Amino acid sequence: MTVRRVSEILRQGQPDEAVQIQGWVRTKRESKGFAFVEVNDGSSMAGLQVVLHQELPNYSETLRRLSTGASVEVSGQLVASQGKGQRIELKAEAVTIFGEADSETYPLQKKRHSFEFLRSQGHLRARTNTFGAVFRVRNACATAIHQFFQERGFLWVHAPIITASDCEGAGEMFAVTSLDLKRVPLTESQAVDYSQDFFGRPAFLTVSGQLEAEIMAMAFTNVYTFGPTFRAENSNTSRHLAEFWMVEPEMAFCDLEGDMDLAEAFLKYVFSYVLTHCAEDMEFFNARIDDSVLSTAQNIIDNEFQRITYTEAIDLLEKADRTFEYPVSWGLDLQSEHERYLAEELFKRPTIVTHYPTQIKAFYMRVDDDEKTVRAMDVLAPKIGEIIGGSQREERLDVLERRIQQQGLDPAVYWWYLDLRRYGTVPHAGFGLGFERLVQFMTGMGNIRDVIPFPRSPLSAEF
RNA sequence: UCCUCAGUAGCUCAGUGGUAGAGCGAUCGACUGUUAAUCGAUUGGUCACUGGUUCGAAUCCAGUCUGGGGAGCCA
Repeated sequence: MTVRRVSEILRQGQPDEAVQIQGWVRTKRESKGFAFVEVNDGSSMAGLQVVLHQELPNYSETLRRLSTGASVEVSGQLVASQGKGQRIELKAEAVTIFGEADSETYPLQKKRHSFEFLRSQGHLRARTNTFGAVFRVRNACATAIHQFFQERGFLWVHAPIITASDCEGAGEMFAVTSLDLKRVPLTESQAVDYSQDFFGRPAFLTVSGQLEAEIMAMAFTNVYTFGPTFRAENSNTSRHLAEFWMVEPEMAFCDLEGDMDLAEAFLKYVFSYVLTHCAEDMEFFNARIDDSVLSTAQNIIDNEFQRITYTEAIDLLEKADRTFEYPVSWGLDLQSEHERYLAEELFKRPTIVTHYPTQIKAFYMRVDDDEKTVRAMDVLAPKIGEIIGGSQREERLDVLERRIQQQGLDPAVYWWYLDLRRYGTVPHAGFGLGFERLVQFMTGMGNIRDVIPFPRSPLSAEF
């Protein structure tokens, strides 16, 4: 007999069908002469209710071993459920226990656990309702992202994980080395002699695949990266990870408007996909985690994003009928409280802020004609803050060289990046999206460590 | 890195100087349809660590470690 997935049986199973399932016991409820065991195989939020009657061979022995967490294979016949709460259930005829889970020591109990505790049980937390839903939604988000770009003819680019250039200076990088840290070779001037290291030069884990994506966009027109990135910042917040996944589309022959249009269409697509493919999980988040999750998702799908310039944002913040902890003034970057005020309180929907002051943005952003601002855009999401950051890129060689020098960077390091402007340059634009922040936004989960299977953060790399 | 709160039973917490507590879980028992099952009983402790104050410290003080929330940095 073929083993069937629980989700499929719950959807399509009919009474009198003989079926076999495999999974893990979530709960067991015993009565005199029979017992109910809920078996979950991760395919859906709901498990299949298995009914064991005392006529079953080794009934009491089997029942004793079937505690929460045990792995099991059950075959039997589907029957219409007499009880409320499920359409069908499985009347067990044969039960095989692969592995018991000692109920005295199994960490997951038949009760709610705090997310803090479950983080310490990273090897088991995927077996809980919440994390099951999170990782199914995460998977659906990833699928939707690929589908969105593939439908539009974007090429998926595999950006390197190891890089030799600190390209955009986006924070601290993790060093990659094969040198013996106990006996690091030194040059005559007592600096580390990287010529003896694996790559013959300093190497790091990537902080962004954007510059590599630009290379590929200059050949394939529309591309995107989707992969892990790393930041060695000592950030201890609910929105930062040392290892996280990033999505970075890059489009040749595209300006800031086209970039914004893509970002908006992208978010609408992903939210719509997840609502239809993970309806049960999304209902769960709405009921148990954040009761605004469904309405927020619908809001994003149905309404146009608010678009304002940085200058307009400053004006609105100065007029705001409330006081901010940090000053609001043209030329200063927006603080978290400012971003949240705009997206959460004022507009109550995703808000795109554009044309930031030149001096607070990266060197590769296209300088506007008045030189005061650049063609940058941030998509601010309620509760999460900046979820997307993007820009039209500077395609003019002379301007780019000047900007690199102004920011105290060495143009020689960027020789290949400058070559792209030297040979066949085109206006182009792209953005970066923090994948975990998208999943956070989607699910309402408060801490980013709870939307990635194995979170990496300062002092934390267990599992 | 800064601010702030916390660390007591397997989990969630109460306990503000004088014999260590509750709920849940787990275990055992009862129950012929449960679904956070219900009812009864039982079980459960290096009070984060180190040092100090005191006749006496979970409680007061100092330091350290770990975690939560917020901020900065950013995605």
